[in-house]
Amino acid sequence: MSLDTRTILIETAIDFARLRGYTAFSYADIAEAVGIRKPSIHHHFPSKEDLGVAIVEAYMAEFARRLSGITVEMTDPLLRLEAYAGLYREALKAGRGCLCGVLASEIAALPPRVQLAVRQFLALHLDWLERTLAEDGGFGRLRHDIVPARDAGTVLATLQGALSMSLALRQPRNFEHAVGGLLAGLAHHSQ
Amino acid sequence: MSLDTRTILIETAIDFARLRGYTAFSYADIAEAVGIRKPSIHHHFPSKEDLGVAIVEAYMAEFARRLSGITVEMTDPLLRLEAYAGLYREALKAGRGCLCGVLASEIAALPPRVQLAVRQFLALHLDWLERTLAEDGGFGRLRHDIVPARDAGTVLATLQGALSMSLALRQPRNFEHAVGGLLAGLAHHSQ
DNA sequence: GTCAGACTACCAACTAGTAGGTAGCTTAAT
DNA sequence: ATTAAGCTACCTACTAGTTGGTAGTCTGAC
Repeated sequence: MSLDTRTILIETAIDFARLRGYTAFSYADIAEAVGIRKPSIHHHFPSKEDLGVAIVEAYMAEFARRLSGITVEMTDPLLRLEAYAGLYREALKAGRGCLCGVLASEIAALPPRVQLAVRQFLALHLDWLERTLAEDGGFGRLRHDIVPARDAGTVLATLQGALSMSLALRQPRNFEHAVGGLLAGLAHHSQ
Repeated sequence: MSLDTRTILIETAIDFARLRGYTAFSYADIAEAVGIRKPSIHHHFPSKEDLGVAIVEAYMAEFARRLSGITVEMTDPLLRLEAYAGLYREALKAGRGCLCGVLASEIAALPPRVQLAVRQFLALHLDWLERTLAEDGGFGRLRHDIVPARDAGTVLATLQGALSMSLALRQPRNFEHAVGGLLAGLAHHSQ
């Protein structure tokens, strides 16, 4: 059963990290929230760096699962992008940032292996977005002058930024504005 | 002359905060970097919250000065936006984040007065952007269907996100991609 | 009887912050 | 001109609390 404890620890740590960042959460925080003693966490994650890597990998795996789900469930690239934006909207409603967005902001303060995991996570986003932007087979839903490798970066940047800004300003409307503008800019007949 | 020390402390703290965030820098870090003893910092800034507020306000004042400069020096709204993006590019080249972007990511972990200062900083950005997007008097350089209040959020989100992502991924090219896409989307005849 | 998973009881290092003191400069009163 | 009070700016030495992390023990399931 203690695989459960491990999972609960990861989920709790993810929640703290999305709210406060890596540096600002402690083993003591998690111990209290989970209802376990602090040293018991070290049994599952010897060092905080281990925990950090574990939460990024777990969050990334879940994210990859959902991205695949989007790809399978819909074929219209614009709908896919809207679904992608929906993942961020979900975070916004929960009052949490995107884990990799939050950690990216403090990348220089992260232990090396956590840094690496964050970069892989971001690369996963860019990869999926690039493929999604490139696959407009027959739909003609996206602007014709789209450059997938270029515009994937714009989509990621806008959504990460919009989530972060909206959370900080406590103005969900801001997020919708940014997303609306972004998708309108990518769609055909946007003008 | 010890106003100098105060200034040096603020500049050093800003640098640390832009690199690591608020939680991850300490009085000890600054003391060592400046060449002063830790308690002496408390002489200038009794609490870390005081220091936090001071660095945000100082950074915000400098930013406001530069935004005014842009408004005075050029009238073409597209050039103004390019100059605005240039401020972020400058940060990217220095390997530093935007102070308010970094702090926004850990907003929940910040002391109340620092939170407030960060929100004011972000509001300053949005305000300037909104006015810039609204003033297309006679130029016709921007798309006609621009909604300043909406698109200001998109510009802020994209640039903050692009800076953060590019720094984390160590790929300056990513920033240029995002900025290029953003400006192309705002300009008239973008299609 | 082994071993995973939890515990109690620690630890060194670091956190922001305090107490109390000193050197040097400025100001004002005599 | 001298003196004294008060200021700024820094110092050493310390505190209480927190950080991540360790050692060794108990317990219950296989």
